[in-house]
Amino acid sequence: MTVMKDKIVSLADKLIRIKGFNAFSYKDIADPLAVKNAAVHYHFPSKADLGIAVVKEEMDRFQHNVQRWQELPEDEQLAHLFDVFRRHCYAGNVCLMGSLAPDYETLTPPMQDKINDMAEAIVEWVTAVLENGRNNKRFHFKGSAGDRALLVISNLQSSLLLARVMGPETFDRISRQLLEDLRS
Amino acid sequence: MTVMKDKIVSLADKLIRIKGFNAFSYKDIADPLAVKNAAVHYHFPSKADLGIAVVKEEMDRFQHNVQRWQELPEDEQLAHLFDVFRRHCYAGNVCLMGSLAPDYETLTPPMQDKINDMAEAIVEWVTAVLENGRNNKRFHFKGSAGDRALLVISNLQSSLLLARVMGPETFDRISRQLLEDLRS
DNA sequence: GTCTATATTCCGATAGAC
DNA sequence: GTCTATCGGAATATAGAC
Repeated sequence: MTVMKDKIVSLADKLIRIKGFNAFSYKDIADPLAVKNAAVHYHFPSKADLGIAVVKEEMDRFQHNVQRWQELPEDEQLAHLFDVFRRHCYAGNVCLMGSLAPDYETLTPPMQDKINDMAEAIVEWVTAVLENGRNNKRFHFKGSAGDRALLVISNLQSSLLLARVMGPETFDRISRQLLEDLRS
Repeated sequence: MTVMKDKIVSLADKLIRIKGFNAFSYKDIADPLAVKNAAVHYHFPSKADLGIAVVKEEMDRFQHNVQRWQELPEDEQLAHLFDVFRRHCYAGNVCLMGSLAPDYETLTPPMQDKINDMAEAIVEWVTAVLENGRNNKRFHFKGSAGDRALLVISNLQSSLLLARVMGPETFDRISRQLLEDLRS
């Protein structure tokens, strides 16, 4: 991945989180990077190509993070994930899934597939962390780890959306209560 | 509200939930109603006017519903709200907040204000229902009713987003576990 | 209230020179 | 790899006839 390609993907990531996939344009990428839109098209011929690259980079980041965390106790692993979301919140971002899911029906099938992969990866990881954490008495919750993982993920996702409308303290209130629920 | 105005608002509501506010056009409204886009502009000069009308109608529907439910036990009131979301889920819709929150930064200030009002109304109602329901021993939960309301709302919202990507059974898994948590 | 017609702007995308 | 230039299309919005 060249430097310019990486800059484009990073900026596109930011734009998707701030304005949404259908609301940003090649011009929004080209202008800040001081190039013409044709240069962006050279690296990513279609907008869907760019969208897929953004999701792919997010998944790489995620896999890299969970690998770094894998020796920690499960509650600390989950706390690290919350912290990633908290930083997004205070940067004014929503999460990639929270931005792309509403636009899902307008996206190309290859991009939809990548989003499916991302959802599956996150659910799988949170499920395993909750399952192992319960076995280690670090988490306490009722029901299956899979269902609980869906609840946790949906709260993380929506807390960023609500925070955009109601202010960032909304995120803190939700995440604090959520972690407390799992602790006892 | 004339018949045509009402048809336009209903269709716009559906389009916002399916494609998102920035992805639908006046043509998407005009064609199915067999009129020209100028006719739509006559009723709603700008797209923001139309967006505000959609949010206003949703708030009216909500206020009308909660009024119908107000004599019921609190757990049944909340179950009715879940049912509204469940029907949206199986119609392929996301909720209005879930669609508009990611686009928030691209919207006009008057439309942002209306979305703020909608968020406040829902949070206020769910908070009161949870508070009263706990007093009546129909709900059991830790923490403040306000924080718990945020968790409930965020789960309802995100479960529709996740359902779009992962299938409608995702909604059922989340809502079932959520109601069970509140019951015991 | 709805129409035709059009103004204006912007978008994604491509061709071809450098 | 980036540029200039442009194509084709679609979007929001308005003017004026009916």
